[in-house]
Amino acid sequence: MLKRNRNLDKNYSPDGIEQKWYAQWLENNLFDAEINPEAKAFSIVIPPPNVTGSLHVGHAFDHTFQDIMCRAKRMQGYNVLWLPGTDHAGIATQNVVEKDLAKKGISRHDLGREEFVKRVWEWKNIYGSRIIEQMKRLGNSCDWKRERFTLDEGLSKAVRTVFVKLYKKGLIYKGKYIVNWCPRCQTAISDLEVEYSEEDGNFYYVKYPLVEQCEEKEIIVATTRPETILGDVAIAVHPRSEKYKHLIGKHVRVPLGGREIPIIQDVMVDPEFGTGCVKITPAHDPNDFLVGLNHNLEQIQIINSDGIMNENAGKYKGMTIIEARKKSVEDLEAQGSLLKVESIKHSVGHCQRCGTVVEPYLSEQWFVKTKPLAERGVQAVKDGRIKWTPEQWERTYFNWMENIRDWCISRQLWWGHRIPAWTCNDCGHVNVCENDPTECENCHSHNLTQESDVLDTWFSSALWPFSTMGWPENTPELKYFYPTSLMVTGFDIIFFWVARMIMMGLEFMDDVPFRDVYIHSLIRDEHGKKMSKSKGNVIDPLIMIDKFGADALRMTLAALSVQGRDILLSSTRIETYRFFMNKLWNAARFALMNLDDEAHEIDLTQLHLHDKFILTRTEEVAAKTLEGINNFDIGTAARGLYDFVWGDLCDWYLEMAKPALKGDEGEERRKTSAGVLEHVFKTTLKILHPFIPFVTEELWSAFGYGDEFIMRTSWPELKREYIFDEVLNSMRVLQDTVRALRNLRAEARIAPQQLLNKAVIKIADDNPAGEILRNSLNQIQNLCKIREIIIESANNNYGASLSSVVNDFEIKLPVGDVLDVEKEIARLKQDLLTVEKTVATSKARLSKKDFVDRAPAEVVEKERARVTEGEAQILRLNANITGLSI
RNA sequence: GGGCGGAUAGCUCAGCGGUAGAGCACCUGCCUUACACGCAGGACGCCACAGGUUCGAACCCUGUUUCGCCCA
Repeated sequence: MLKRNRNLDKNYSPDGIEQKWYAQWLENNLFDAEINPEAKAFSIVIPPPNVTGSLHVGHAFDHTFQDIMCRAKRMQGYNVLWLPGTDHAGIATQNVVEKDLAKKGISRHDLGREEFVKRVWEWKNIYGSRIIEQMKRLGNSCDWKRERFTLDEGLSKAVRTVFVKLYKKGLIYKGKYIVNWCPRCQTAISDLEVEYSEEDGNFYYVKYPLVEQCEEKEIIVATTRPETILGDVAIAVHPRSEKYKHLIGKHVRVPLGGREIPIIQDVMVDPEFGTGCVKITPAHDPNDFLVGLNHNLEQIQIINSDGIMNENAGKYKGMTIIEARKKSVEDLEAQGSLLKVESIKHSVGHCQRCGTVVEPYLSEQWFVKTKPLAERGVQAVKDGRIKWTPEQWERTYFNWMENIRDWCISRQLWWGHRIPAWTCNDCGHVNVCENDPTECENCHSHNLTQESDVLDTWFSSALWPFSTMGWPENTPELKYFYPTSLMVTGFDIIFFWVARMIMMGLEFMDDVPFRDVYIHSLIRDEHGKKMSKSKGNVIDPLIMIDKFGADALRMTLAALSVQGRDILLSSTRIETYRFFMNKLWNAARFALMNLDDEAHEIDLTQLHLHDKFILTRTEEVAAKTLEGINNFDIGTAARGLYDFVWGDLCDWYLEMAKPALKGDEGEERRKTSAGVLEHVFKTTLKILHPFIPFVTEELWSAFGYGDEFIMRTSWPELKREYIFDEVLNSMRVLQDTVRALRNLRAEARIAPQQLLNKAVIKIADDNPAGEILRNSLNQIQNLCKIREIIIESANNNYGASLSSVVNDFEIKLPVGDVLDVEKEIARLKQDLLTVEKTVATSKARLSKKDFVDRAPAEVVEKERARVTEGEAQILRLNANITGLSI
């Protein structure tokens, strides 16, 4: 006996239901990963969201995908670990807290490092859990007991271990290099954290007078940054430049300040660009920096870390870069050194976090030597140890990895993993060690100072797949769940994160961090614009969940997901899937009203066409859903489920099952129909569950299966005995007939609920379609609201009728006086035209020898059938037209 | 400059060698005993352009136009 809930609300409302089930899943520890070497493991580590952030729709998509995978794998018997957590996000978090303090007029320097870090932790403790709560609203089946944070103790230990090992191996080094500097954040940032945009700027053509006697008096240099002239140490020309090669070795005078600098040769100069020569300012330009190193040039720093000109800038000291630029242009012009100014578009780098123009800045920083690590990373993908989906991203990955540059990992921040390096104030030795040292390993002095910089956040997230599982300890988790099965993330962090995890995983675990990488696209607004707070086009997933329910949001995101294309989301689209939840709900409500408390067996001998149809389709869609999930194609899977439920199940099967369920076809049929209905729902709810976990759990319990959670059930096995050959074709005959009849009704403007007396299907006695239709008379009558359907080959007259040809038979709807003869003739003529056209096309095709000879036999046969059928239809249509015209 | 992806119904997108599909919007009827968050019917497409391959191309190839990303 099953306890059915037959009192479902008329409309589905997710309120309360979602919270209820989530609480129960947690209470029953259903998300907990079990380490059981007997069973197969499936693991995903979540891309840790920023601890200051709140859930945006991009997360919702990323998480929905992972949750679908995890739930489906659990149902397939895997021990699943979905490991959640958050990322400390150095710059972003520090910025947020600093902004908050600024409201009270406090700077972090007022507080001092220790106090400031304490405040950030407080902030983290308040807001860090917010996003976790939001993830729960989405339905994420994460193992919350294993939640990690990049700055927690274990992960910090992993960071130190990795740093020390890489340092000892010579893969981490410290040096004075030019880096990308954000004058606002007051820290170095990596190449990846700079975003370039094309902006209007000026090309200033400046005269540099030659010191030596030459043919020409001066050399013209074009620059976008005249203020850096003060830091010029050379002019470089291409060694083979016809225009300049005679000047190599000569000197010019810097137009501001008047220093003498040499003219040097370097192949890096593009003789076609600008005036064909460039000024070299090693302290303020990354290319010039390299040229400077090659030529052993002085590095004159004229701009400070805060973007203010320093004492080397002479009278410009104290000005901002913009002020200095303006003033230097004025001065150049005044002294006649400025030849001309040209407007150009050039790309300007901005800080990813705050948008400030990034300055190339010469400073002491720590770097990871990435080449050796990247080589293994490339190999792992080439070997197939890691598979990318969609595959095209492999190329992007290779391209970056093969041209990788060293990674600047030091950040001049307070929030993060402090670099484990202590400089001895006595002997200058740098001690790099896992535990805080008490004395210098070189001179045993106790006078040590720890490096003040912290590490790039991505340094710790690169370790995420193994640091979260307890590394450097050799834990059972690592043994069982590493390498993880799948990484799901957006293409925007392939370089930042995915590539770096691969490098670190291979280096420290000697194995890849994940076997599959699924790269999904970005979610944009309905007009294809990137969502941003400033544009005001952000779709807040929590508001959507409140409005439509988490299931609707999840189903929308799943169904819209297509590989390799951005997803355009709008709230009306979510509404569509909200309606779907209601449809499913009501279909279930209907089923429950028609099911007994006991489950009935399906008697295979009692099945009608529509029963076989829905059983077959159920098997098909279950297989298709599984295939979609296994191929990471949740879009096809979700759309297939939608069409199945709404179309096959609700529009056709439920309507056709009504007579039997009411008992009109006898008790045996009623029981078998109930059995079919129950089986179909049981299977459908299961295969829908990974996508829409809440409503399926609720309905599962309403059907009375609540002894076991649906999320604990196993994925339906393929039932071959429920797959019937030819049933879809037979069903199509029936559907075509029903549609044609309904169409005639509509043509005659007969109200939908009005019961018609009879319809006639004129069909040859040997036509197998006749048998199909005869067997479903009840259903056709019911679907078309017609009291009697006559199926015959005879040419009986039933009075004025609407008519229509379907495939190779004909239907007639006697309507008597209602018939508008003129209109009906016009309609039939229209049909005639259409048929004649297709017949003509097919005939033309068949008249070509090449087609008949070379196309597959079945295609040719199909074409012939089309002609035969079409011609028969033409005859009938003509006959009917003539009949009406009399 | 190099690479990638897109261009299909008014809108957003599926389809990716055998007679063009969905949702939304639109039009016509309907509160038919699961659902008006619904039902039934309808209209709407030289599948960006030009060549080529093929018996056959929205689909494969080449080029063009155009939009969007990434890298330098």
